Amino acid sequence: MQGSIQLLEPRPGNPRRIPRALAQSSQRDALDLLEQFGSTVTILRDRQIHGQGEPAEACYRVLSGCVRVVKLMEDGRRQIGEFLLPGDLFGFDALETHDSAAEAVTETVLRRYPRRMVEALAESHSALARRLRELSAASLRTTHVLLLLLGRKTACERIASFLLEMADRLPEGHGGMLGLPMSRTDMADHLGLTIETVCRALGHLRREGIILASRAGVRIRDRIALEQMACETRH
Amino acid sequence: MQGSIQLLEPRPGNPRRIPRALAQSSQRDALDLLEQFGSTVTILRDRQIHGQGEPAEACYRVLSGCVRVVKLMEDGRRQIGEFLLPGDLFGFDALETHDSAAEAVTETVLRRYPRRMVEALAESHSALARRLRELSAASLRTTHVLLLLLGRKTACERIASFLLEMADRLPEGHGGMLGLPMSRTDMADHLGLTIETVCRALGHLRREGIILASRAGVRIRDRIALEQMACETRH
DNA sequence: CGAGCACTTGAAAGATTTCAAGTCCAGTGG
DNA sequence: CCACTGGACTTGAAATCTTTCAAGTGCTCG
Repeated sequence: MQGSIQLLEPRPGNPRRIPRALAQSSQRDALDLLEQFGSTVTILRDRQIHGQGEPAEACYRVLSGCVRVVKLMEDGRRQIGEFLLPGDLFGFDALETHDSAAEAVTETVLRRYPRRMVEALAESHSALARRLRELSAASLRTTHVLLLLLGRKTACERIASFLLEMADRLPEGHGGMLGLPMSRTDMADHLGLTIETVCRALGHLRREGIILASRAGVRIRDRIALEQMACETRH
Repeated sequence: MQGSIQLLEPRPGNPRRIPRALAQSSQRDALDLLEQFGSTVTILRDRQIHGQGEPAEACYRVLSGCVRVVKLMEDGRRQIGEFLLPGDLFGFDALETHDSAAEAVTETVLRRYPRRMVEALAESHSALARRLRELSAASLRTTHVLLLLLGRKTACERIASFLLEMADRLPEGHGGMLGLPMSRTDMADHLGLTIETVCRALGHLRREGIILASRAGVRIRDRIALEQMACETRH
């Protein structure tokens, strides 16, 4: 319970940061063990990485681009469980099958690790096994935050929360501009809204002077106001 | 990847059953290792087991009763992440702190395991470590099902899904009667609805002849119709 | 320059919530 | 034993929020 745990702590200067599936490490990381078994693959925009219900054959680390984790209903309704950005890991907490599909939001480069190998290494390296449990726990934690958002927040609060999350996870461009890699439709399907409601909430925040939004991206002008709007839970 | 995994497979005759935090085992289970370090505690109705943000000092198995896992917002809005029933485990996927509170819905008897001990044993017993990862993965899976429910389902679909889940997890009384341990308010806070909407949806299903509902509990009269109503995802 | 797609915006419709009464028990006390 | 009280649950009506339906607008790519 030392060492890598601190990677899960909030970064200084990024107080809101939610522990992610996991970012890159500066120190020895049990996950480095996997590196030699990894292969690099590139996925074109909107292509599937793995399907819902498919046998889980690999785990991945995002090197560049953006991935969405998607659950589909028969009638086409869609829930995006999360967006994965460079440094994020996914597929490590699969059971025999993936319970959601994963698709490239933009052209994405992944490091791919055979699950069989991950399991085998975890069997003999307890540090890796622990690391994997930490990953799942962190993932569960962010999912619980999303539950609260979907179950109890208003459209505007959802958008505000989402923008703050992205501001923490995305590198900011010139002038604090955030280039959101996903479409409004993707945002809607992540936040449990329709695309029109996403636009209107964004429009509302823009008219309030809290953000600057254009197709190119979003710039947060008043972070305090955005945080109040987001109504984040204490702790 | 053998043995305990099959515990996570659907039970025959219970095709809808979602792999739970994990039910009791008939065969050797790595979790048995913990048993000697467990202590039994009783929690009165509505008493807290642990608070949101508290250091995670123990993990638990529900022996009897019902527990709710709760996240609170400053203004009192509440999201119940899940209900835990006899056989279910919780707290095993905590990081340093619990990200939600846990409270007894009814008087509940728990088996309590010091987390320090769990971690120590996992370090030396890879089977236990793997088992813990399976627990987290199963938990993540059920949470993703809830995300889809909260993000994309209508009130009636949510209630139908919830009743089917409870029918699978709760022992049925005489005549297939389900005694729901939680209040309408708890159901509402789990399903992202208000208490009135829960009542109305229940009333709707009753008028359709799909269920029989009273304060005492619910009886499913037309499971097929309820399943159609629930609109469960494929896979 | 034109087509197509993503995004925006408006207006009407619909679902859920809010506010306001009730109803129904279970437990209490007369 | 029975009326009474409080809490949980129901139900109705109005208010609200979000969605749906319908046009636009404005890039970006041929």
